[in-house]
Amino acid sequence: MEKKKKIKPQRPRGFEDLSENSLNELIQLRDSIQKVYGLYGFEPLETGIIEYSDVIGSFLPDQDRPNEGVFSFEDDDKRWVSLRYDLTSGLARYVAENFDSLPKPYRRYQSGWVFRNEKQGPGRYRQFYQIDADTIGSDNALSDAEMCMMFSDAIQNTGIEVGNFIIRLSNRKILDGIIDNLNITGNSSGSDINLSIMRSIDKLDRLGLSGVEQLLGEGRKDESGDYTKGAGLEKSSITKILSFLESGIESKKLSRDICLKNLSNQFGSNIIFNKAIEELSEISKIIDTAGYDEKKIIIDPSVVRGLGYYTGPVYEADLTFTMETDQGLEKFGSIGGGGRYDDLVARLKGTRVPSTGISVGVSRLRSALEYLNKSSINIDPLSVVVLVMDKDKRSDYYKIASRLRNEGIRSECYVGDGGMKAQLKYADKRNARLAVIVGEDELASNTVTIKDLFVGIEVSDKISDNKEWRSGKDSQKNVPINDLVKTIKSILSK
RNA sequence: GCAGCCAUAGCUCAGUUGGUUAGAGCGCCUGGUUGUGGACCAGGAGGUCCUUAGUUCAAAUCUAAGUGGCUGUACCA
Repeated sequence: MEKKKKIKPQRPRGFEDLSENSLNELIQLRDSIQKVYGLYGFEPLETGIIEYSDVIGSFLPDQDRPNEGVFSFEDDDKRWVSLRYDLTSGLARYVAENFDSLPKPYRRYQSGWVFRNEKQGPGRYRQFYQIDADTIGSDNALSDAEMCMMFSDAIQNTGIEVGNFIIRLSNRKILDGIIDNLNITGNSSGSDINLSIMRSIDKLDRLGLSGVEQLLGEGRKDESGDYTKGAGLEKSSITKILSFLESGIESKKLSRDICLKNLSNQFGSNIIFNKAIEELSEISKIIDTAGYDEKKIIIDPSVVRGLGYYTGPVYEADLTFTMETDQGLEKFGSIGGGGRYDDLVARLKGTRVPSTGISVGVSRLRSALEYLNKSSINIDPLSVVVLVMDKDKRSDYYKIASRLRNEGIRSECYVGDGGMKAQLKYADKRNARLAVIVGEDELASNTVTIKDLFVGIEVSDKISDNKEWRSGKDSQKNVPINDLVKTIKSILSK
């Protein structure tokens, strides 16, 4: 035979195949979160996975093409379209387009795949699943407070217990105020400096205080010897920011009230800063009244979060327990977050539409639940495979399976062409509990044989002698055909 | 993007200072059993040693470039 060159079956890097178990886990996790959002009165929404690049803001006007981090192509009308990089961009488009007919505030939840053309890593893919909830068109603290509390409820509903997670609440204006107070003068424009300060601070978790100190100053060399240029701040400014971060670390043990008072005493001379404290106090008051204490929601001023469009309160949800890995104990870290974005819809609508929302990344949450052994799947495993013993009687075997299905038992009739051995092997691989065998013997005596494949697995460990193995014919029962359903039900209920 | 490490069977890996026909375990297939998966026994299939170029009498082994992977770091609207 001619040797043909095979095409190597290879999935694009950064993309993931989900098979039975992980897909069921994903669906269940999504449902448990969305159930909470629905309970709060949020309504579901689906938007397409492709949007016009300029509409969702991935188009670079000065370069005549979309941002490189976004998967994009030119449509046949020469207009650029992109795979969505988050769910918020489509929401903003939807709201701006249907503004007049929507209830205000408009509260919706949405889940789906989003795409980013970036480097992949372990647990970090170029296609990943997000679950969002947003409130569009509300300016007041209740909508922010609601996000935090709903977030907490949703995480709890996935099976993660209080104490194993924490919602950290802060406000972008805190840092804006502090940086404003530093009176930074330098070569770069103010917003550039702000950005690199924020980015440095965002890395506190990973690099620690000393790492942040280096990034705020000259720069930092990493393990591989690569060098990151710093923000180039003066020493006095760095000291102030570091002392602020230290107070943030301490604040994790404090009540929200005391934390806000401390912050106010330490830095409270700036208008922007005071506005931040005011907003947080109001949110905290609502959360207090609703009965969510510091075991669920704390104030942590070091939360910076999504450096882009956030304008006010920001939230981040962390898993607080550690996991044993090859590198020792490691934290699970952030599983989602969000915040207030008052300017996003305005870009498309013209008028200001204040909004706030949260987003949960599912893959980390999934591995966390797996680690906690909470990922039990509520979907029934396959129960029965009806073997095809006589190929001319396929329709009769199919009828048996269909009878069992009518009783609510997950059952299938073998649809392949293999012999009995192959069929049992198939049933085994499918993790089926039972095989139903109706061959010549059974037909003659008007019976069925029901084989419990799980019992066979248990028994197999103890047998090493071939004769015993064959003589055993273990784990199967021969019952009258009329008792088929009854017998199967009683085995499955054990 | 930048930097470091790595690439041998489906998977995990071994492979001597460069030297015949490249190995192991697991998995897969077949038989032992015309009607029995999973234990056990026997046998079998499966490889462009990532790709290309170079050094050499000789390359899985040495060199260079490319590709892919891992780790760190940057970017992530």
